Amino acid sequence: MLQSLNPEQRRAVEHFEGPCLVLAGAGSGKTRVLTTRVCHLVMEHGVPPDRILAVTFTNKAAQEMRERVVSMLGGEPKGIWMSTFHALGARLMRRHAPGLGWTRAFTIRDADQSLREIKKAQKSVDVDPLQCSPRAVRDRISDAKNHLIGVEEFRETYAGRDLFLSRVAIVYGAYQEALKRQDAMDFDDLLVLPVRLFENNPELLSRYRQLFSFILVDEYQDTNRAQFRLLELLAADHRNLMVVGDDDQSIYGWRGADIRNILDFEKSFPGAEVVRLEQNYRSTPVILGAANVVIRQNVDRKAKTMRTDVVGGAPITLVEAASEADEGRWIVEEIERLMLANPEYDHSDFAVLYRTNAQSRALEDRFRLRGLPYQIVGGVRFYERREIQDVLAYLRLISNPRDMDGFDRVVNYPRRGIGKTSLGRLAVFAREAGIDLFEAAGRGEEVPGLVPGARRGLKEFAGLIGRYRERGGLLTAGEILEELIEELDLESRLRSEGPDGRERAENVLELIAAARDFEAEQVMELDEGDRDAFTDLDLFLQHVALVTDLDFHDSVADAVTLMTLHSAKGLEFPVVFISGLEEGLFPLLRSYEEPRLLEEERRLFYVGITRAMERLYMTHARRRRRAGETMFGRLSTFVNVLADRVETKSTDLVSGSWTGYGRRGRESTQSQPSRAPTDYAGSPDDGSDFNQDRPRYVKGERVVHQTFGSGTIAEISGFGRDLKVAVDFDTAGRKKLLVRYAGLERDYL
DNA sequence: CGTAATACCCTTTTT
DNA sequence: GGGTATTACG
Repeated sequence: MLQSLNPEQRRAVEHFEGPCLVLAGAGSGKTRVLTTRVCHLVMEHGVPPDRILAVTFTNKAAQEMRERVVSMLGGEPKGIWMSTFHALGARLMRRHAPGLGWTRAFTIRDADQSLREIKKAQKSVDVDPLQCSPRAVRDRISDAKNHLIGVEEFRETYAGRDLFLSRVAIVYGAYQEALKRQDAMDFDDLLVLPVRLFENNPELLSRYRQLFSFILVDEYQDTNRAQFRLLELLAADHRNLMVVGDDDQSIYGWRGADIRNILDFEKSFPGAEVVRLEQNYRSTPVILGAANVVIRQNVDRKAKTMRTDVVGGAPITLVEAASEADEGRWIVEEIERLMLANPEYDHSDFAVLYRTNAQSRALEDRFRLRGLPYQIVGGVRFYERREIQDVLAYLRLISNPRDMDGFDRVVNYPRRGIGKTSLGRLAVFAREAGIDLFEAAGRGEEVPGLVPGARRGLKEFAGLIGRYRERGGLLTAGEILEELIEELDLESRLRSEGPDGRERAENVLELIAAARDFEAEQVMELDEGDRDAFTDLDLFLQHVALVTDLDFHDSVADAVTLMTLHSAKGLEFPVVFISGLEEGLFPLLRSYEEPRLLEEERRLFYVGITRAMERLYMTHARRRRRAGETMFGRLSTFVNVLADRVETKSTDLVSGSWTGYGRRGRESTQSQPSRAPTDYAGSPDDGSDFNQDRPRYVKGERVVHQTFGSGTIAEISGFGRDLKVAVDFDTAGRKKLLVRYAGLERDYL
């Protein structure tokens, strides 16, 4: 088992008790270390598998770990807890939710559903969605939860101090009550509630401390406050906690991940053994050298330098394209060229990475045009599609009668003649009778003022859901879905909606197939009594809520992978293209506001570079359409430090063939930044276009307004045409302005 | 109540 | 530019 490990890896694997921090650089074989250690604990130390808890961030990582452990042990380690943080939280709550005011069959809400709930909550407490964007409110609440700040604490902290945040506090309270009332939890609750559970229940906590005698955590650099606290609680006694991570790959700060968790691990767990894995088994020295040079620019990190024994390697190519279409075309043709020249390459050996999902469209067009097989990971997720959400809303409502989000979504889908007015009347009736909407719908004939059509529609709807609910425990999720879609005649309804509808119908069929394939054991090992607590449907819905598009990525499919840099973490490809390397796009405009953000962007770049095993390409487009506008960007400053390590090419077309091959990097890359946007052929200079590379306004900057006078920029939101700033004016207070109209000028005083 | 026109958001990344 | 949410009419 230990044979093929290097001395450091071996030290990590052989670590037995006490805290241990494994600083595992990119491509250093950390998954191998984790899985081997699990096996080592079981085989060499005789630790029962069910006393081991291994946590990851993605289902895919958990699955991969499980598979590797199974193959190493030659069988399924019975009872081992191996899952994502969220699935762990869900599993704990499936056992203990009643202690906190939910039932064991609670519903899990995704971010979209949360947003709708926030909107309703804002309406109920009269917070204007135009003044407080529901999205911003949701993100703020999510942030609070990830920092374990409850409603009370939030309110006390911000009441009377900050107008926006004190309003958020009000919404937060209403939102949380609404969730509880509906027996629903959002993603963050899956982390927060287990912490609350253990904090309030020392006896239960000590039982779990014994159960989880050994805890292993993957991607530790991405843990947030709540996750840290959960680990701290569970590991406090025995301290048998091994965390594996790489501070240089911390790219989820925006989601509350706290890089300090890994940087300060030795302080949190004194006496921790520290193992550094600096041997890279993935990339050529050319690629690794570039990665090292890039990440060295960051200040806030644990210094380390990755080494490799691999020799040689193709040079890194930097490509300048005229537009995003040009960029896509060049990438597609280069892939074809490489595949011709290197028969050992398969489509699955290539990945095209980008900063934002929106960039995938232009690339996709080019791939389709040339008939090059590809798979896009991320973007509009399967389970977020409208038709899928509609059908799932039915299932949620059948599973959980209190799920009002599902109710609202499908009460009039398909059309039952129930509009806003009827729903309003129903709500009034329900409130006065002290019953919920669903029950009120069943008593439609008693609701005053309803038109006969609506009355009939409501009865019909209530009857339909009621019938399935009665049989809920007897049917599988797949059976319910099939019958339901048949009964509602959904498939042909969708098909009659035209070409889009046909695709929707196909998606619905795919959902049925997924439900039929589903086995409850995928979600969790069912304990005694669970059979009565949950239906197959309940667990299918949990599965659907926690699965992501990333989990569908097929690394062996005969197709090029297109994905965001974030999604690419943890993967590797022989050939990698990092596209869209323009100032303002990567690094993203907003990150100029704070060095911390810029460093995170650079880590993201580092993650991208280190995905590549053999060949690495970086591309940028001089002109790119973003949100309906043409933006002009110059080469990303991230590439500057690589100037003498890359070969520069240009895609400029001269009589049908590419030119510019082999131009040496230095002078051409460095001359880029000085070029003015208007140099580019065909760029209209009417002021309607934006240079995306430089923030025109920066947080904290002083500006002057015609009527409001001088002030300081407090916030920046939107971009391009919709760029908005919030300015704290010295005399006029805070104003939110559309930059386009505001006529702000810099205040030089 | 349903459809069509319109307004408005968005583009950072995800469990 | 594209998609959704809101409003305007039939």
